Amino acid sequence: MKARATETQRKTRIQMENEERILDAALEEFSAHGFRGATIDRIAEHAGMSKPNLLYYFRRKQDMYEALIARLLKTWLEPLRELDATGDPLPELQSYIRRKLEMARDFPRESRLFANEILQGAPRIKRLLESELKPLVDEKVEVLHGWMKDGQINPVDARHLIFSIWSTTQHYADFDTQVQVILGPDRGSEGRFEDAARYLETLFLDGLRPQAEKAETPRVRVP
Amino acid sequence: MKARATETQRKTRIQMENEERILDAALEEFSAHGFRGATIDRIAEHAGMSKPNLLYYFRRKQDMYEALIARLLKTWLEPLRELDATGDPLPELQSYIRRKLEMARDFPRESRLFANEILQGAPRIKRLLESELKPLVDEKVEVLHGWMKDGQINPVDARHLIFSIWSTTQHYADFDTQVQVILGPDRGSEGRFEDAARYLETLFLDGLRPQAEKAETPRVRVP
DNA sequence: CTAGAGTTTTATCAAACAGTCAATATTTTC
DNA sequence: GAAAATATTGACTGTTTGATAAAACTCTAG
Repeated sequence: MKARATETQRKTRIQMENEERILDAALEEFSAHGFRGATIDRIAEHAGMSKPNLLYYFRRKQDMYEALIARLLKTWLEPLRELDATGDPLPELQSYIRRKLEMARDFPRESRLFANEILQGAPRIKRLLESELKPLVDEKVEVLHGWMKDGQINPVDARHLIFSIWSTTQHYADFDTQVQVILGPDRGSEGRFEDAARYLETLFLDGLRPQAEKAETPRVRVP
Repeated sequence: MKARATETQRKTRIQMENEERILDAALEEFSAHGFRGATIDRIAEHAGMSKPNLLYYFRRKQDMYEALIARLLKTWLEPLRELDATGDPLPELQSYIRRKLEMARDFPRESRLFANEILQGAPRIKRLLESELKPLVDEKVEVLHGWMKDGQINPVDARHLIFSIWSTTQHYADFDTQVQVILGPDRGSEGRFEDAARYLETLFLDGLRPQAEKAETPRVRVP
C-alpha cells in the first residue's frame, strides 16, 4: 500500500463490506453486554470471520466501540436538531416525541449501546456529551423558553421536559424485555408502538387530570 | 461446622459483616459494568479482602449477583404495592411518582443494576419478572382502570402509564451522568431532585398544553 | 485454656481474553 | 499475467479471569 500524503485513504470494496459486517456484529455484542462484557472472539464469530482478520480492520476493541459511538451520536441528535423554533409548539413537540419513539423502534441496539455507555458513567463519551449534546440542548431550551413566555406551552423546567421525552421513548428500546413481559405476546410490536405513541401524546399534551376538573366543559355533550 | 438438619443455619458475626461488605462491593461493580463486565478481583479489592476469601462466602460470581437481585426486587416493587385503590387517584399517583423518584435518588446503584440486567435481556430474572412483577402490574392496572371508568383520571393505556412513571423517575439514577452534564454543576443534587419532582408533577397532572386552551379562562387576569 | 468450628492466605489451575506475527492466499493494477 | 497491494489464517504470547485445594491462622464455646 503506497502512502499517499495528501490524498484521503480510499477504501476497497472488501474493506467497506467487512467493516460494515464487523460494526454490525460489534453493535450486537456491545449493546448486549457493555464494553467490558463484550469480547472480540464473540464479535468475530458473529461477523463470521477469524479474530486476527477482524483485528486487521480494527486493531483494538476500543476502535470498534468508538466507531460505533461516533456514528451513533450523529443520528441520535438529529430529531432534537429538527425541533423548529418557528413551528407550532405543540405539533413540534408531538413530532419530536414521535421521531424519538420511531428511533427506539427502529434502532433499539443503538439505543441500548448508548444506555450502556451512560449507565457506566460515560467514560468514553463524556467529552462528546459536553461538546455536542450540551450546546444543542441549551439551544433548544431557549426555544422552549420562548414558547413558554408566549403562553404557547405550560411553563415547566425545559431541561427536565427534555429528559422526560428521552426517557419515556428510549424506555421502549432499553427495557424492551420488561415491556414484553408486561404487555404479553398478544399485541405485536407494531401495535405496541402505536399504543405507546397514543399514550405519550395524551400524557405530554394533557396529563392525567380529567379535563372536567380543569375546564368547566361538561363531560357529556348534550346536543 | 456441624450439619444441623432441622435448624436453620446460624450466621456468625463475621459472616454477616463480610457478606454485607461483599454485597456492597458487588453492587458497585455489577451496577457499573454489568454481570460480564464485573470481575471477582475488583469486587474483592473493593471489599478489602482476598479473592479466595471472598469466594469462601460466595462460591461463584453468580451467587453474589443473584443475592443482589433477590434483595433488590423486594424493595423495588414496594412503591407500586402501596398504590392504594381506595385512595384519591391523583394524590395516590403523585405519591407513587415521588416515592419512585426518591428511590432513584437514594438507591441509584440498585436502579442501575436492574437497568443493566434488563438491558442485557434479563437472562437471569425473566422468570422472576413473570412471576412477581407481571401479576402485580396486572393488579394495579385494574385499579387504574377503575379510576378511569369513574372519570377520576383521564382514560389512557394503564400499562404505558406505568412505563412512563418508571422511565421518567429511574432516568435520574440510570442516566445520572448525562443529567449532570446537561444541568451543569450549578444546581446541587438536592435541588435537582426537587426540580425533577416539581416538573414530573406538572407533566403527569396537566401535561404541556396551556390551561387557557382547555378552559375558557382568559390568559391574563384583569383586576 | 483448649478443641474444634470458622476464617484467611498462599499457591495453583485451566480457560478465556486482547492482541501480535509471520506465512499464505486472494484481489487489484498495470 | 505478473507484480504489487490487500486480505486471511494458524500458531502464539502474556495477562486476566473464575475457581479450587490445602495449609495456616483466629475466634469462640465449654
